[in-house]
Order: sequence, then structure tokens, then C-alpha cells
Amino acid sequence: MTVSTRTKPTPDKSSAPHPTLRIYNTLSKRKEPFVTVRPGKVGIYLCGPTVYDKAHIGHMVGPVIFDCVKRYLEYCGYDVTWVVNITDVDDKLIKKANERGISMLDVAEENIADYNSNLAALGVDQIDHFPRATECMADIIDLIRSLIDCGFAYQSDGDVYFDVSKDADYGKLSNRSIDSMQGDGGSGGERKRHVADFALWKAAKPGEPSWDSPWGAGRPGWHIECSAMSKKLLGETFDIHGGGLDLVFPHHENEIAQSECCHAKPMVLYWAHNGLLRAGTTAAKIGARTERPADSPPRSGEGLGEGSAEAVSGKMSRSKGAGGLADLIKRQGGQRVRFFLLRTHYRSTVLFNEPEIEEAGKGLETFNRLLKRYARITGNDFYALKPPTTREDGEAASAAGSDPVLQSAAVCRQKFLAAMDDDFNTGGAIGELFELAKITNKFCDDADLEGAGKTDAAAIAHFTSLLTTLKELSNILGLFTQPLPATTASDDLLAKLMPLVIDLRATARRIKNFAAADKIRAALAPIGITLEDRAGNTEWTRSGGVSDATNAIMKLLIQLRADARAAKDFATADTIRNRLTDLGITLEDRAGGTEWTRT
RNA sequence: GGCGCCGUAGCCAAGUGGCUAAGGCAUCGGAUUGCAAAUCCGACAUCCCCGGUUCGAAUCCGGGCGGCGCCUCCA
Repeated sequence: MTVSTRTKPTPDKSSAPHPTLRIYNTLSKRKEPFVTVRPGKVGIYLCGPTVYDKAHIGHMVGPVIFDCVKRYLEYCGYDVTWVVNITDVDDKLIKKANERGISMLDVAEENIADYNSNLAALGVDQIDHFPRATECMADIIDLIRSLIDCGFAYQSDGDVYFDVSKDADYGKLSNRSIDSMQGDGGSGGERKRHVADFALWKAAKPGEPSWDSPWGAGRPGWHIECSAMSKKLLGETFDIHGGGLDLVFPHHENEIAQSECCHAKPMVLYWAHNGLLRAGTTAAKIGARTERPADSPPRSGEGLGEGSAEAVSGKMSRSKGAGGLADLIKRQGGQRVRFFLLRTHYRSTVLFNEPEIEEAGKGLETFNRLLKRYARITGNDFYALKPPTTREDGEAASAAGSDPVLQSAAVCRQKFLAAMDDDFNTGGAIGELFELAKITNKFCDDADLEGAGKTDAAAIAHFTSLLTTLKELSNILGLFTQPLPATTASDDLLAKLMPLVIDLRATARRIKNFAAADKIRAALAPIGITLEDRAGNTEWTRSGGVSDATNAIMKLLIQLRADARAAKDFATADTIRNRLTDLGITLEDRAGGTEWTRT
């Protein structure tokens, strides 16, 4: 019955196992020591999006984790090639194109642009190849022809189907048997020999985009493109194949069937599947004030109406109303979203809701403050530090010091790497990053680096060493790789107004008018601005608060000027107006109040 | 029905046989501060329930209860 001649993976052709790294393999359902097909080289293939609509946050889980996987493997000394495919031929794309009266390609281009900008915002910049199905037709057709020649596929009325009964191993990834396959076989079921057979090539229907083939005009089935593209770019057997857990069956099962029947050798050494996102059970989200007791069960389907941007509970998928990734990034910033995704192990289900991202953001601020502290103390830029880029160099650098503080940093580094070695446990690794931040802050405090210790060259050198280790490790996670995005035009004005506010408060403090000083600080709080008094100056940060902080600050300044005038403190009132004038802002006192304009 | 995952503090989340069960958020003390913020110090869980294996289990096995995914397109 079966003609499969496949052999088991051949370890003798693989590299020696990495001494410490283990990866969970969906195929074996256990963690395995990491070996590669070719010594020192790693090929990674990740199933990318079908670009029929804008991306949602669920599409970012795979890219973010594999971005870290590549960074880590390169850090460990491997030469990594990472491929993410784009499916740009598909029923849904055709449907969307027809609805909008544009071509399938235009739909694809639009959504690829959206996908790419989302990747960029999350700092995913390690992808080497973005093959598209429409650009690989020749490879796809070759593979189908080869499968027909070998007897694993058959033509049927312009379609071509894969014959699962010829594949003895069919079902090994998703652990199911052909006999258990049920259903009517979906569209084209009557043309299949077995309900589990799946299309390799679909005959064109009138008006559909199509390509010429030995079986007539048509287009490829969903699964074949991945077999063809991975073969083209990574070879017949490659190292890691990733994708969402929801792709295990049928997509990856069918990829294995196609590739292994065609090549008579294993397709992939490690199947690595990321967990899926689930919408959180708390309702809090923009525009929806509904509160629900924490122990009250979510009701399926709630909040999925037209106006709802996100599902209240349940799986994150387009059909449930997930979406608006670009808006989410606009609100929260890409770094927060990346950090949020990395807090949890990639194989876990992630409960997604915006308050959780904000909570993650609070943790992130600990690091951003430490980076600013470094700049404040040393005058140097954290982002310009040049840490070791390989595990080997890092090992040598961290072994150098005998100082107890540097020793404890070395322990953090080791635990961090141990976590990454254990199936890329980014959550555990981030814990060590926090530990390292605490050690570093404590060192600053103990050595009084913001005071008398500022001139202690040895202490500053240790401080720099600690930050360098932080950079070495955070680079692996793709965090703090570059300064946060530049401010927008309105933020730009805000940044010019704040020194004036801070100066006014400083003056009040100098003359011990703490009531006035505290009034200013209290007024900033609802705007989302926090002040931090340092030796010599005051720093401010903004998070959350009102949307138009600039306008709120202007209102505050106008009020402060009015207060000063009422108290006959014309010097302060004039200072405010003059400095605003210098910033290009004109105040106009009218009967109903003071108005401001930008010139 | 078939296949599979999960249940650790108020919340998020590491740990999957053995030192005091990481870390974050929140909360409460303390140091510091004019007061704050930031930072540091300290407090805060015996791991869903029952039984079993073991010198020893959150971690392995069995049985419950609860939540979730796939089996149709999905990252």
C-alpha cells in the first residue's frame, strides 16, 4: 500500500550537539539537545502571514520569538539564515480584491507594508528572506510534478491532490491517523480519493488569478508553497521550522508529507511551535468602561460588536474581531509590546489585554531609568556601548573581574544564558535582567556615583562594566538596542515648555515656598508627568495621562501667570510670558481668559 | 468523539525530583527626600483537590475538578 521509503533522521550527518542548548520539538514532544544539519549553520523557516488584511498582535508572537532565537543562536556562534514566507495567493485575498475592486497583488502589497512596519516597530530586524508564493511558482510546480512522478499525488479534473494513503508517516506531527480523518473533505471533496487528501494545485475558476501549469491554469494549494520555498532557500533538510500551534494540523503535517515524500529524507530537525494569544478576561480597554468582578466568568461573544476593536475573551483571531495592531503600537510603543510578548515563554498561551501591556511597560521603565542614570553619571550613551557579541567573548569578559559586584553580575549572566539554553526561556531571562538592574542601581547608591563617587574612576569603570553586561544580554532579546523613537512635533513643544515649568517650581523651592512648588507638581500628575528631583536639576517623564499634554501644560502656565498677577508678583508673570515668547508662543489676555497661539 | 495544552501569591510569570519556590506589577513597613519621585532594604505563596511512587515532589504516576486549543481558514 505505502511506498514511503523515508529514513529516520541521520545523526551522523548532523553537527555535534550544542553543549547546553535544548529545544522543544513538537515532533518528539520533548526537549532535545540542539544539533544542526551542517556544522555551524542554522536554517530557520517561520510560517508568515496570509496577507489578506492588516496584522493583529497574534501575528507578532512568532516573529518576535524567532527574532530572539536568531539573535541567540548567532550569539552562540552559529551562522543563521531565517526565512519568513508571505502567502499572497489565497481564497481570502481573491475575495478581498473582488470586494474592493483592486487586484490581488494590490491587496497583498498593502498588507505586506503594514506587516513590515509592525515588525520594524517591534524591533524584528533579523529576517533574511521574505519569499512570496507568487514569486516561487516555478519551484512550486516542480515540486508538484515531482510528487506526481513519484506516485504521491494525482490529477483530478484540473486539480492535483496529495494522496495521503501513500504516506506511511502521515499524521506523525499532529499525532493522528488517516482513519480518524472525518468530514466531507471540503471543497472539491468529490474529486479526492480520500477525504484527507489535500490540494497541491487548484484549477482556476473564471476570473481568478492563475498561473500556467502542466495541469492547466490554476494556483497552488496552501501547503505546497512552504515545502517549495523552504527547499529553495534552506535545502531539503533544515534545522528549525516555526509557526503558531494552530498550524500543526493540517498545514505543517501536510508540509512534512509533501517534502518528505518528495525527498525521502527528514524535512526538519526541530518543529518549534509558539503558543497562541488569547484575549484577556478583563474588559478594560479604550472606549469601554464596563467593569466586571474579577471572578465573574467571561461570556463568550461579548463585546464583539461592530464598534469593538478587540475581543473581550477567547482566541485572538480575525474572525473574533482582533485587529488594530498598528493602533496598539501607536498607543503603547513597539518596545512595550515586544517586552510583553517576551515575558512569557513562547510555548505558553499569552493572555492579551492592554492593561497587561501597560503593566509590562512599568517594568520596562526600570531599565530605561537605569540607562538615563548611566548617561547622567558618566555622560556616555548606553546605546553606544560595545558589549561582547558572542558567548565566547562574553565568557572571557565576565570572568575577568574578581570584584563581588561584578561576580554577582556574572552569576546573572550565567542564569540568563541557562534560561535561554532551556528552550529559549525569555521569561526567566528577563528575570535575570531585572536582577542585574537591581545590582547596578545598588552599586550606584553604595558608591554614591551621583555624589562624591562621581570622580572615582574605578567605580565608574565597574559601573560601565555592569551596563555593558546589561547591553550584552539585552541585545540577545532585542531590547534596548536603540533609543526610544523620537518625539512627535507636539511632544517637541512639550519638551520646550517643561523647563519653564520646572524653573518656576525651582524658584518657589529656593525661596522655601513649598506650597507653591507642590502645587505645580500636583498639577502635573493628572497630565501624566512625573518629576524627579536630582542633585542640581529636575528630570521629568511622561506616561499615560491626558492625550494633549502640551495644551494641558499651557493651561497650567497660564494659570500660574494669573496667580502671580493676582499676587502682584509681576516679575514672575512677565518671566512666564517672555519665555513663552522666546518659544514662539503668544499670550493674549482677553476678558474670558488668556489664549495662546503658536507663531 | 479523536488529539493536545494548562491550573504556582491580589494580578502577570519563571521553576518540571532535593539549598530559604526567580522576577515583574500592586500593597504594607524602613532608609533617602523640605514633601515627593527615583533608588535601596524588608514584609507578602508550601505550588487546584485526592491518592500513589520516592529518603525526598510544585516538579513523576493514577483519579477528580476547572480553564483552553486543534480536528474548517488562522501566527
